[in-house]
Amino acid sequence: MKKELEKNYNHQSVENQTYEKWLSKNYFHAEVDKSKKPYTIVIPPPNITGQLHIGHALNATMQDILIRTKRMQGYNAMWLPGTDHASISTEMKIVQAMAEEGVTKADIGRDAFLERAWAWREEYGRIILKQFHKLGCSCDWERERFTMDEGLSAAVLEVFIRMYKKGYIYRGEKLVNWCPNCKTSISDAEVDHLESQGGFWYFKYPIDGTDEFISFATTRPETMLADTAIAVNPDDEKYKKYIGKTVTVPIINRVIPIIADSYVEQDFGTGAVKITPAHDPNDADVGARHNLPIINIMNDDGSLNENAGDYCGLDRYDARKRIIEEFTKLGLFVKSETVNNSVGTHEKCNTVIEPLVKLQWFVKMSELAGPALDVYKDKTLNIVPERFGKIYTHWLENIKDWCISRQLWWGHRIPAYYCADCNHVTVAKDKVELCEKCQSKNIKQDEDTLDTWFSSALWPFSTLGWPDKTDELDYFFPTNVLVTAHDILFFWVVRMVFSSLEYMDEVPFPDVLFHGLIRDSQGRKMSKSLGNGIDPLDVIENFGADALRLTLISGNSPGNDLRFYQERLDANRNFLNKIWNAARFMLMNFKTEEDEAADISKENLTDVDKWIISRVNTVAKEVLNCIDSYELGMAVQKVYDFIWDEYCDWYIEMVKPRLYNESDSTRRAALATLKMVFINAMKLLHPFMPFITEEIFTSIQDDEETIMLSKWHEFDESLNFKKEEQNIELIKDAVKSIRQVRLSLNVPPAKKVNITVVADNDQIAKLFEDSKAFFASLAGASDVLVQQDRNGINDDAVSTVIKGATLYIPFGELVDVEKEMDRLEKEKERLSSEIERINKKLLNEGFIAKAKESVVNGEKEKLVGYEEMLRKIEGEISKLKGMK
RNA sequence: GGAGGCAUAGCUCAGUUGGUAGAGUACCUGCUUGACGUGCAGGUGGUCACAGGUUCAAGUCCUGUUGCCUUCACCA
Repeated sequence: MKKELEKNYNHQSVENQTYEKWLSKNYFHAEVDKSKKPYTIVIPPPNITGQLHIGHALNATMQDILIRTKRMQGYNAMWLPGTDHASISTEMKIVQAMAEEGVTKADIGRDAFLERAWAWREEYGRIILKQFHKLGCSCDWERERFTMDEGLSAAVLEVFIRMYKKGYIYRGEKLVNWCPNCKTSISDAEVDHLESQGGFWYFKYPIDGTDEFISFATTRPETMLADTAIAVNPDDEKYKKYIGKTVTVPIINRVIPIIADSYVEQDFGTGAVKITPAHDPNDADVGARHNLPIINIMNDDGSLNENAGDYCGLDRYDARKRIIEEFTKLGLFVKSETVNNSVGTHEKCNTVIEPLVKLQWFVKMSELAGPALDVYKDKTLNIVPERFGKIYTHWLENIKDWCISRQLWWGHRIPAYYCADCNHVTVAKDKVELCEKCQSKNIKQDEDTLDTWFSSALWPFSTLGWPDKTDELDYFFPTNVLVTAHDILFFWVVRMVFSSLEYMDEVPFPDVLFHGLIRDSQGRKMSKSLGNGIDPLDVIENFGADALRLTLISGNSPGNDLRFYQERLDANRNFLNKIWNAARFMLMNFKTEEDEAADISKENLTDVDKWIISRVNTVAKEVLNCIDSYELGMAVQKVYDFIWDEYCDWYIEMVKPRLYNESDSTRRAALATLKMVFINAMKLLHPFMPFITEEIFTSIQDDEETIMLSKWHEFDESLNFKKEEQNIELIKDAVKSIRQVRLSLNVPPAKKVNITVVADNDQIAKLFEDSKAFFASLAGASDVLVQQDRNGINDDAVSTVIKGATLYIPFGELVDVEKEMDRLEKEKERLSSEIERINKKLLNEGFIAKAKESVVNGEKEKLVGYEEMLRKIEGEISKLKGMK
């Protein structure tokens, strides 16, 4: 034993010092070592946009639990950390910061902007990684990566070029989601559809060559300027006669056809639809079917362009107002309604998205999606909890091509070069000076960068050196599990899977573990606007990382959201206090060198010792099973209950009389057991609460310098003492039942009583004989007499019946006979109803015939026990009656 | 409209091959018992949302209903 522990556990100093020690000893680092089995996790790289939130803390804690467990089990565990450049989010932050200085991107130019971005990355990248230190994460910091590292950028180029050559990446004019605020295209997955109330305006166009009108409704009147058709359903009787005729769009006097397309629903709106192929995805499809012209009326900032005639230069919403006014003047406005509709909104800046046709780069998804679906179907990819698998398959089955070009500067620049002379596009890794077709030097690189998820899709292998064939890649890939929040299933998880299948020919991880969101005490999402966010660093400061980790993990099952509130932190902090004091208690009792040399293999163990040894052995197995099936909440619950309930409240109390008696021949057996079990309990707890367990472990163990590299307790059949477990459970029942009796008779705790145990047989008599000392102290007895008959017991003794014995307390005249009768009658009633229930079951032929044998036998055994107890209670009652 | 989740003790939640419901917290009663009052002992409290079904047996499986939530798609 190295040192005494302070009276109170000081998490601040312990946590900081311990983490420094782990770092300086390089415990987290894993080298390629073919003699050991690897266990690899790559971290979901947090964005460098700011600080970590409590959700990151949950995510990291789960990974750390897995990594630490496997490391202790002897795997070569490697957790690769890193950060993501988060192109659009980071660029927005920098632009904001610049705006405060009154500078814009255009003012300073691309190179200067990138310089600022790298400086930002340096600053915030550091802060974020430091926060992982605070949490206790055992990441291999030597392997830290960043999505715009040289190596990872090379991987991005490699993939782009390979995909381009294969025809999986193409450039095309397609309708994209355009953010007029960020002035970039964004992918479908980045669009939030927010419900809101909006106008629904009805207008009419005059039908050429008639004096009739055709009316329609729209939520975006300004797009009328880009209309190139009116569509009706081919089966719609009221419009059939108009199909083939034309109408003239007022204001711009464009003549457009009335076409028939089954896309139009007859009973929605007026049954006629304006078709605007340049600004609506459905209309674009209709337009393609009917070869309609595409007229783009919008500028990048959401204002209207020269195609909008008189409205050129107006913002989209101003134009909308003016157009409604104009139509009203012309008598072509019909009516307006208010409707609920969902509006496509950019999730990063909440600006309303404008769909518009742009020349962009896309990844063709049809060929990539198939293999990603197959690996889920054939269970090569296992998703936990299973229900997210449905979301995964549904998305892949309905996937559209992925728009990957972004009109941003911060990110991987698209390696495409355009020839001004022959228009040829050269795609190449290295900077291109000559057009590969016409050798012209009049060539320019694409200004755009790639979607940030393009690089993170490669993360599990690009971080290990791909496209080079490194030893690391060969050894650590594929990783073992991906742990992430379920909101990035589409953005990231799916894309990693198909990228890895394409380039590594295997899944990047066999398991995906999704966790839920952390909510506040009222179940609300944490958000900046509500101000209900919780800063993990504050919690660590006040309660310690261990208490935070425990709070994040306990009482939660995979994939479910979790409420986070003060009371839970308090409860878990109390647990820290509990184990700290258990450790102190233990250390206090080791007094001599001989004490410290005590070892369970050399000592003469009692039933109590074997009981707790057997229990920790079993719990170790159960905990591992839970962890391996990702039931982390259940795993930690088992350790918590074992330590608090079985080890502290029972074992320590049982063993005290032996510890305090220097001449007790089994004192050292108790010490050895106390230590062995506690050390193993600390090991089981270590993945969840790394700091306090390290501090305690190193205080107890002289020959090991850290718990994190100590050997995990694997289940050992030779420590499985089932008989002793049963024995001690029986004694515990006896103690509990005496305590109940004492309390019901208002016997003060300090008052010691004599207890006589009447055992059913020799075995039980011996058990009580052997357990006398601690049974007496737990039951508050001054003396315990064990016998197998009723000799010397007065009829007025208070009795309590357990399975296998009757316990008597000779209170004499102190006891109120009536009250005692009531107590026994109640007990009798309870037993009778139990017996009745079991009898009913056993008389049921179906039960006997169909239930498992073990279940039937269990019930039979219970019945015998209960009947025996009932007989005894009836005997006690009749004696009391005789006294009356 | 499609898909999914949740509904269990006052509150927050566990409960993985179906076999008589658990924890934390709150509340009540005792207790400074030589680790811990951030503690110990004992206790109150649940027809497991509702209605059916399968089964010898259902909180657990199936169907439907209601309420809350999430997500995808659409919304001229």
